Amino acid sequence: MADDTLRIDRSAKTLRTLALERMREAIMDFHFQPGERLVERPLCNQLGVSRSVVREVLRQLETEGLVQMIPGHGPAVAKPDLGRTDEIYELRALLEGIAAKACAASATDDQIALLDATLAKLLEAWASGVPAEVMRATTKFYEALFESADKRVAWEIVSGLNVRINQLRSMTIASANRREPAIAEMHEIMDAIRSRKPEAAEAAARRHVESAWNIARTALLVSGEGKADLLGRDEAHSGQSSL
Amino acid sequence: MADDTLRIDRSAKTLRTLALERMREAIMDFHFQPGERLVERPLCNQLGVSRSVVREVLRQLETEGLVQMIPGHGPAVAKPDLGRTDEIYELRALLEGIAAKACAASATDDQIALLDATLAKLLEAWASGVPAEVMRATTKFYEALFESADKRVAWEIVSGLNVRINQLRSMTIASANRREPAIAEMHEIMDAIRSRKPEAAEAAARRHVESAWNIARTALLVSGEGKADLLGRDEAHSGQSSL
DNA sequence: TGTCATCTTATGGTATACCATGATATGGAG
DNA sequence: CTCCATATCATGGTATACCATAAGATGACA
Repeated sequence: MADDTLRIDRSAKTLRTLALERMREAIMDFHFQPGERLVERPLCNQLGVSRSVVREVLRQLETEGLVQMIPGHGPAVAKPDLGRTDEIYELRALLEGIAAKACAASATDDQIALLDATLAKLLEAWASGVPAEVMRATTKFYEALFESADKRVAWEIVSGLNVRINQLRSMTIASANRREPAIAEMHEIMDAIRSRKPEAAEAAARRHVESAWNIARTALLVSGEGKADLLGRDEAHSGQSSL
Repeated sequence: MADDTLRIDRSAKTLRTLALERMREAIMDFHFQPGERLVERPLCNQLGVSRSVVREVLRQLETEGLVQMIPGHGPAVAKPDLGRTDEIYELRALLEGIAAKACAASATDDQIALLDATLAKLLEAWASGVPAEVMRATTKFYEALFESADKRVAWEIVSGLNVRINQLRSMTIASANRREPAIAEMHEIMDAIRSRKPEAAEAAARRHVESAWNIARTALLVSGEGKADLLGRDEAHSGQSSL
């Protein structure tokens, strides 16, 4: 009976889902600049879908925090939450801390092996030097960490926080001399988990977030003094930004 | 036919916003049962708005976690996250703890006065004995607490968690003998904040969540053994559920 | 020439109509 | 009574049409 060979792909993604993923990715990869207007009708053309679909997608991205509705002007790519970065990093430290702790306390050997594998991929990504790859691999690693810790809700929250500081994260990853310390910090976390030391794992995870936080802070200072960019420019925006 | 009980008057904000708020409230107040199907076109009639509006509202409620899309069946009121309640209460304890701590450490006298006022309202609500009132007043109190602690993001997260255990919360509030302990716990939190003892405030806040958690756990056990309700029944659902 | 009123246009918001598909219910044939 | 064909319904997806408003362009008058 169980012959799946000709079973139809039941998970047929709806057009809206595809459009949603595409848009989310486009925003997170900065194909749209923060602050850039997202005019509905042009978006229909760019995505090749109808306005209804675009509008529903925009509503979802809005509640996800990736898109802001400017009253009287419609949707725009959300600008980063500069006033809340401290709190966001604090929460990340807290949550990633408890995940690492729980993981060290209760992960199975299989789960630890999986974590090792994703960590290896993360190292490869660092070696490649492509920031977007590093970010993706980092996300994968943490996803596995939270999964092993059985903290799915916490993972959803952390993911939500990360979209709000997406720019900061990519800046910290691209920052000079971040590579060696980051790798060392990740190894500390894994070592503590492997040797089943919950407290040490929690501390290591918090340290990792805190060091990223420090980088982000100095990055903010620099861009704050210098060109005062980051807040999204109002000048000529990239317009059609082909998807 | 025309069930005008939740028809909205289009005057101030956008129609979609009004419909969203109305629906959110209706779900949280159990005018729709968990698991109940939310068929689009009937909803249009009940709300008195077009399908576009309903669909966009449903998308938003979906990403907020109040509505689940059942593949091939469309939207339904989300059932509570019974498998995740432990994690949710754990996170609430963590977050309300840090808010209370920060509040005790840095709240101004004005803010403390405001907290006292909301606490007084909460006591009134308990005196009234109306669970929905108690819930509302509790929410107000915590909102003020997080605001005074300058933890807006954390508050958003806690609010999000609360919608996922909305039923549990109303059960714990309605539970017998909850009133006196709850009031005592809240006073402990406020006393610690007033006397500027961050650690004590954090501990008190955590204790409060944990005792609610215990009530919720026993409530779950009872309903689990007993009628096995709570998960939302598939039998005759209330249909038009006059709002 | 400068200011103000008006017109136009772009945009968002809302309402419907339509189609294809998949799920469910119904009712008749065997 | 069972099983299958059909009808019905709900949904996802699309396309339009209409209206209100805000921004920008135009033009008249002081």
